[in-house]
Amino acid sequence: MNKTINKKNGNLKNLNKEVFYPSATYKVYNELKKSLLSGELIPGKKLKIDDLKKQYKTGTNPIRESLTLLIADNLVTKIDQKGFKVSEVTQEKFNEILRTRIWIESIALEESMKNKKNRDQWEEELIVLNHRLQKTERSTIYEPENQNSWEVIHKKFHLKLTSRSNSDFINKFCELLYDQNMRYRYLIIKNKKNYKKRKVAVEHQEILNMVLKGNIEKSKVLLIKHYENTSNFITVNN
Amino acid sequence: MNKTINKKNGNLKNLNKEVFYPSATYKVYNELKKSLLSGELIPGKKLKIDDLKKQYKTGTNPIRESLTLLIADNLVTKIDQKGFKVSEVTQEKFNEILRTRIWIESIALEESMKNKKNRDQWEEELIVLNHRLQKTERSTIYEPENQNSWEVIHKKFHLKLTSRSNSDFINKFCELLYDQNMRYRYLIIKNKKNYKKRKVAVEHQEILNMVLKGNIEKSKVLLIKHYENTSNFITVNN
DNA sequence: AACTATATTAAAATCGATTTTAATGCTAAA
DNA sequence: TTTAGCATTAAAATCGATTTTAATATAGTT
Repeated sequence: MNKTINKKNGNLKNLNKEVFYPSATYKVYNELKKSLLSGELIPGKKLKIDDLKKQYKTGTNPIRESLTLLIADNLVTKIDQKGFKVSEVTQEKFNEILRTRIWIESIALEESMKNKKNRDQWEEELIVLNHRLQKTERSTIYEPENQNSWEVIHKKFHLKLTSRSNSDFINKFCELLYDQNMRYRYLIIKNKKNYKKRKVAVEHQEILNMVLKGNIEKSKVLLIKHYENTSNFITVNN
Repeated sequence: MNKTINKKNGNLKNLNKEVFYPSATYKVYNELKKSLLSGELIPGKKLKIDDLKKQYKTGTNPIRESLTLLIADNLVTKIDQKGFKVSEVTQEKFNEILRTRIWIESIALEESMKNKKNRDQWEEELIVLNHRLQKTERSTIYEPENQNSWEVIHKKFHLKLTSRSNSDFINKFCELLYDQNMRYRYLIIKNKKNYKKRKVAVEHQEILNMVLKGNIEKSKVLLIKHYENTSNFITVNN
């Protein structure tokens, strides 16, 4: 009679329309993405549909759809008729990510600074994010659901810096590259080898100061140096 | 007994391993992509799974997977639990695409020209593509399967120009933006209004000449002008 | 032993039915 | 006449079984 009991979310949605219950696909996507970015899933690992179905207690479709979404994030690779696997990592790919970030974010930062609209608000938001970042302890575990974690604030700070180019394409690209870079960081942390946690707080402060001064060229130089320093600390062993 | 007869591709794959038969997903993806880029599918149109299943004579999964792939191409938009639709177009989006192309391709062209490796081969390939382009009639229909069509050669020429930055991320991004730009072109052609086919052959020749001379700054200026001219000819009416 | 062809197994891909959710239409009360 | 609540319909999302393909193992031949 009352089928409601069997419904996935206990039909709560109808009781309270404010609350949003995501699809199975969306949930699996987010969980898999977390595992991929945190380095929990080893590069090259085969992602078998049946295994994932059991693991996430769901059907073929949500699994395949999630994996398909993750291809666009460059976290999963697919070969037609041979299935999915965790994207490989190499030292050369890491260098490519860094180089590309430098090119793209240089433009994005410059355009953000040239953009007059709501400039004051932008500056204030940057100051607040930098402040939060300074007083937050850096963790070695990845917890994207915690909005107060260093990683989440750090990402927000960086994306905010480059957010005002008036190009959603650029914004998305910056996020993709941030995540790519982050994945390598966590993979290195996991491997323990060669990784010293850098003191980046000073660098963030210096970039912010120059942005507030409105000095485009120096801001770009400092941002680029910030990324170039990274490459000295991360080395992929393949 | 012999189930072979019922198999999708008549089991030809086993008779001749050289030939590759793509999955249903891959086929639907390509057909849908063509319809989207050619402007055949109207922006905003709801993409109902059941309709597409009938149209492409296939099941739920290949359809949903294709649509998911097209999200990454920015050709399809999805709202969780409300399904898929053809991505909307606006004048502002078109301007954004152009601006972004100018930023990205300026870097990509500069890096391509700075790159010493196999430079001669690159120049020769550009010359050949430009030659083919000059002697090919420009068509108003989109036929990506025809390797000798103006559109296919034109795309190859442009992507070749920017291909040597040593960043696959940049290369993919250039292709995405090219396709986005092209979609708007075909949508305007379809609407007939406001569209005059530009004479671009001279501009391509001029860009190529400057690239062959090795003048980075002037090459960039000419490429940028090439795109800025486009914006005078295309106006989206929404 | 190496190599080819065939059989077996494992996994990807697909299908169509079922379930869940959102959109629409209808009815009754204010 | 509007509006809230319920019923109906339509569509999205999911599931699990089936089919197809690729990978692996086995047997037979040179």
